[in-house]
Amino acid sequence: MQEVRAGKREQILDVAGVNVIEKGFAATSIEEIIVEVGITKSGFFYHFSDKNELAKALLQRYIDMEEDIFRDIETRAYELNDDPLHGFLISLKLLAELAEDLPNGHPGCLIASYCYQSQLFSADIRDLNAQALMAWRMRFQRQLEKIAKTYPPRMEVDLADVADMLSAVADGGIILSRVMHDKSILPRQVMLYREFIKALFITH
Amino acid sequence: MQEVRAGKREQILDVAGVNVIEKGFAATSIEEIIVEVGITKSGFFYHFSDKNELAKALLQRYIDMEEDIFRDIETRAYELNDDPLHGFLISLKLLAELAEDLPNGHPGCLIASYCYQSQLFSADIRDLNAQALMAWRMRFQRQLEKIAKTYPPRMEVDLADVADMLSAVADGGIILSRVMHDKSILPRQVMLYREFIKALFITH
DNA sequence: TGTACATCAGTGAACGCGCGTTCACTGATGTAC
DNA sequence: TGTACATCAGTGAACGCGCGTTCACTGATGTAC
Repeated sequence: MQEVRAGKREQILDVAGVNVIEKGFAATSIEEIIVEVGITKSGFFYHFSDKNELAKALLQRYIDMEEDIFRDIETRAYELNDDPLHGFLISLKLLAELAEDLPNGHPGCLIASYCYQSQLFSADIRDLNAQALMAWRMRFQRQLEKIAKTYPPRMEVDLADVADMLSAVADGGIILSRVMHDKSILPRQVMLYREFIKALFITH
Repeated sequence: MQEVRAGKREQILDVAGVNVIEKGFAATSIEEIIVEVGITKSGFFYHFSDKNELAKALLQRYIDMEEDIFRDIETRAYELNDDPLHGFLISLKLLAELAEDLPNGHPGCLIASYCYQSQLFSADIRDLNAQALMAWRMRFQRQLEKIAKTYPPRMEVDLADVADMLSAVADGGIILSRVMHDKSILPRQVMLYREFIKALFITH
């Protein structure tokens, strides 16, 4: 029963990813990863020079995956409606649906996980983490500013803050979902943020 | 230079608290705690039967402290204005100011930290965590329902979700502040949530 | 087409260190009579 | 007031286990000529 589907390196990242989200990085031992992957310890060190390299590769892959998801959602949303506001509202609906469809709720955000273990990691990993959040802010802020040109905001707010709020509500929503064992919380929080966006830009 | 200010048990919790928020529970060794406190390892085990007991005591103390803070803020706010809406808005302002005044930003939320290391802890600790979040939901929801009696909501939202959103924005805001090294993010997020509450209940 | 060498993807055994935990013991203070 | 005992808040030494890391080695596949 050989695993042919993916290279061992990718399998290591898969197994490590699940375990890091569940127990944290320090408590995820190389030993248990290699047992699950079906490889020896030396095999692990062939792929990663040390444990810190695993942490970095794990985070980089996570950031790339999230980037793909957001780009995909954005593309699909603006295909459905090219008005900046309604495109963004569709994005949020798609995001909420995505969060809902995940079998047992969103597994977790690696950035949040690393945040509470940051002193374990080298400076370049912490930088990577900060850059990822900055990229999300830019992505959302760009869309919000396009909206604001057509729909003047009905409250005095900083659009960078409004952009950050989506990251905050998502990260916070994941935590609430996980801790309270209720996978519906995350999508509901995203939809509530959507209500806020509507209230911010739409006259009624 | 004897530390007389607090009992050794309390000192252990202080030191452990800081380290757990920075590095996570698994990576916080008993060894480094006792060195900082100035005690032997056996001294540690006099106060806590094992490391899991430390985790539990740490979380219980954190929950009690947060409870004190919220009760204090609520009391002060409704003394200033006994209207439910304006009392709540003052609460949020006080909360934002509190977050702002912390020297290097809010150190972190232990509930969020434990969330991403939950498989390390016994079931009773995970329950404690879930109960704490449920208590916050109840606290905020109670206030929101009182507001809704006088100020009918201007959007169709579930007030439990609106209550949860404060926890989510706070936990998410702490993460953003920590990762991006910008302590102003958390208070700004709280103030943005406050704008949402105004938009939800006030006619303009 | 055959041979020589290089690279890839690992194996197997050993290492030293630090971790959480245990256990017998101790000096200072508190309490009963 | 003196004595006996109990409790409190630890000490000191030892334990075994599992961790991350190293190093010499290997069989299979790829490439040059």
